[in-house]
Amino acid sequence: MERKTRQRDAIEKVFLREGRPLSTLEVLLNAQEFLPTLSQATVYRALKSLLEEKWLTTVEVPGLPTFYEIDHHHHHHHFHCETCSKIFEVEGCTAVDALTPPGFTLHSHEIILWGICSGCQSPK
Amino acid sequence: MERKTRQRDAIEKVFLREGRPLSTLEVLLNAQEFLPTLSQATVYRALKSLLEEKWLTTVEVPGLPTFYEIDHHHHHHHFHCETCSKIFEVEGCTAVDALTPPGFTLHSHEIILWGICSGCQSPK
DNA sequence: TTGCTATTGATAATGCATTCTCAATAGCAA
DNA sequence: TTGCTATTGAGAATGCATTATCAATAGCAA
Repeated sequence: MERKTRQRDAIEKVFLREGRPLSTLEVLLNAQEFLPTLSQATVYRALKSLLEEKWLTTVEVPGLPTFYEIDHHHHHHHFHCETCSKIFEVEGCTAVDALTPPGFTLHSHEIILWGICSGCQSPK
Repeated sequence: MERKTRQRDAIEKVFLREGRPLSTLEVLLNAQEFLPTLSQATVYRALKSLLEEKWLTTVEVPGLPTFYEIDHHHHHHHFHCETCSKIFEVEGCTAVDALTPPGFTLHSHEIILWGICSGCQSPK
């Protein structure tokens, strides 16, 4: 990324506006509100350089393609809504060290929650 | 699965012998010890019917293809060795309910640990 | 044993996320 | 403004896990 382009601006703006992890398709569709001609290839290229700059990090969720989120250096986990398929960050953590089997060395962990997000709750 | 074949016998034997979640490739390579001509297509077909019979369940780990394990109806989580790439079951669980954001409904969860398994520890 | 047909092995085909290609476009330094 | 060249858009190509195809094989009932 050596030149400032409207495409990359639009993509960064989408992450700042949405404030949650996004898939490549979500990035494309959201950014096309600003720039209707934006192509998927450009999204991939922008995501790649934003990862190299460490402005973004990846979020891997089982069974879904890679998601991307702003790298805010804060330990957290993820919630996957089964209705709208959006990924949300969740605060906090639990004592996972205790789960490590004897003789194993723990480097990192991920906790993924599945359920229904607040926006998708059926009205009572 | 209406007929008992040597192929499916070999595949079931591999799961019973290994006692951990296996990838389709691991199933193939292990079962070929019993039946060298076994093909990958047959592995997929057998896994599919063993899933339908609920003798197996799937294990989804981010960044890896689907793994399969014997369905023993016991809540547990998984450890992925960064050296040998094997998946292991880990016993126990932690209080993940507390992580659920207000207004969200929790249905299920997964905890995935990454690190080095006991077999891959470097010798001291 | 025989005969029917489910199953297999080999390979082509599919579906998908992602990357590559290349001519056209558009930052930006001069 | 002009000119150089990084970037883009569109679509083809790739890599992969998985599924489909189909002739050959092998369970198993009679």
